[in-house]
Amino acid sequence: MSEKMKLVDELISDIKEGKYKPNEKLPSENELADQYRIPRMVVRKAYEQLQELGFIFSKQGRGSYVQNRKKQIPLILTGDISFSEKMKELEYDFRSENICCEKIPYESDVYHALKVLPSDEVYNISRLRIVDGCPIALHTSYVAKSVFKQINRDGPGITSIFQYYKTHGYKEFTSGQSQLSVVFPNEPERKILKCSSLIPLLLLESLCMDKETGTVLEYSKIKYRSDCFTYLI
Amino acid sequence: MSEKMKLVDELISDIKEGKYKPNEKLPSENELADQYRIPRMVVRKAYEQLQELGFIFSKQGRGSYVQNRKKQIPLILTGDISFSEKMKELEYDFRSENICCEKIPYESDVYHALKVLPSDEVYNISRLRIVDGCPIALHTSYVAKSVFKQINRDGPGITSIFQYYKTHGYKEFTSGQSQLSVVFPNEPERKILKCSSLIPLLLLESLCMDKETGTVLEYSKIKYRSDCFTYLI
DNA sequence: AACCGCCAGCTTGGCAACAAGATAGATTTA
DNA sequence: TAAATCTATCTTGTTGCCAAGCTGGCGGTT
Repeated sequence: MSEKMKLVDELISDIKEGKYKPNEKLPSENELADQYRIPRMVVRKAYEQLQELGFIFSKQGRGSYVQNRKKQIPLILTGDISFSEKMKELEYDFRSENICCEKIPYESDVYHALKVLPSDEVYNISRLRIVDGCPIALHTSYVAKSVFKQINRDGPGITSIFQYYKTHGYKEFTSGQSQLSVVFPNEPERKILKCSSLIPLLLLESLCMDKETGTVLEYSKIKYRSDCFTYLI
Repeated sequence: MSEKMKLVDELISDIKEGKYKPNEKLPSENELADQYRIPRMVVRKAYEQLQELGFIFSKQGRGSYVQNRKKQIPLILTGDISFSEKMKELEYDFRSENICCEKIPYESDVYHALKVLPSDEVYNISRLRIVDGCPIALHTSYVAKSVFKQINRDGPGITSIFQYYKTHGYKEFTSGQSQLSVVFPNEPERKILKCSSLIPLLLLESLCMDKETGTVLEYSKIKYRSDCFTYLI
């Protein structure tokens, strides 16, 4: 196993150093196996892992090629300005897509974070953030019906949720302490974010409250593709 | 490939839900293969990935077992109090180990961040952070000899670098904007942090400056094991 | 009864042979 | 000549078999 990892390490640094350029063909599995005097299976496993890490792609009968990596977008992680505003400031070709609005079954963490009763209804409003045509973040907001009475009807049309809050008379927002962790995408997330299975996602969990009244407006989870951003805090 | 990922997803959620408890034996590769009507190789690959992700461990001739996961330590990511202080506040069994102090070859990023000339000497001082006996973070400070004349002699003894700065007359510190990203450990890092290859590390890069004079005291990279922390910002 | 050694049957680990897909060049055909 | 087809050879993908390691039970010996 260690043999494979050495190879993975080496190939990654080769790619990062530009020894192999994007879309360039890598040595065939057999070539590399002969060169390093290791079984082809080891090279094969290394290549498979590099695929899952998003560094290369392989085609049966053709070979393995360097995947061109996404550019890193600097992103400010403090939560009190909206995602769209952040992106517009940075002048990226940015758009948002509403991909889901549905009532969720009872979940104690979410209900507790929102400070609502189990009898309340909570809606999941998910938007996909797309920069230069690439989906780069999945933003899920949990909103209680007791706070926004018509959320079930309005939900599907929302792309900027801060706009929505403003039209409901909330002017200034504050987010409590946010929580950061690293997760891997599950099957639907991989599909939506168009990423391979070993791309770590940076998960930011936070609340959004009305500054004046302290009402909890939403509990949100944002999953950022870690290969697309560097985060500034 | 998708077949394997489905299985990985499912097994991970089974483990997280507690369907398989820590140190419990998982079904053998053949059992699972028969059960799901898939080739053993697929199960095998899934198990291999789960090993690298730190969820299970396998022993030849015995079977595969659930690894007991580390507990998540909440950690405040703002940089102006020292790591040791943070840990002591949280009352963890914490210690630091100085593992490296050596002059680094010229590297433009580091020298530029420190605002020193190429002719200057820069030292790498690395400490391993250990909580409850588990190494959980690798803290590397880059320090210029022009700022701390005796760093080459003092370096190996440093465990709390803030203490060191204070004894040199610096009282208050400020860190500029910090940069956050996600990386995977390379071979020596895996060894030092005792983690498997697919444990993402949260990399925090920042400067430490003297508040009074603005002198750049250090440029530091901290690599946190993402399976040991949740970060608060 | 207690101990030791052997063996059958399970486990994971590794590998070599084969399958399938792509391509380029030679060969055939219109 | 130009187009179509075949073929040798390269690529990655898959499979099935055997090796290596462990365990528990059986049987013989002390």
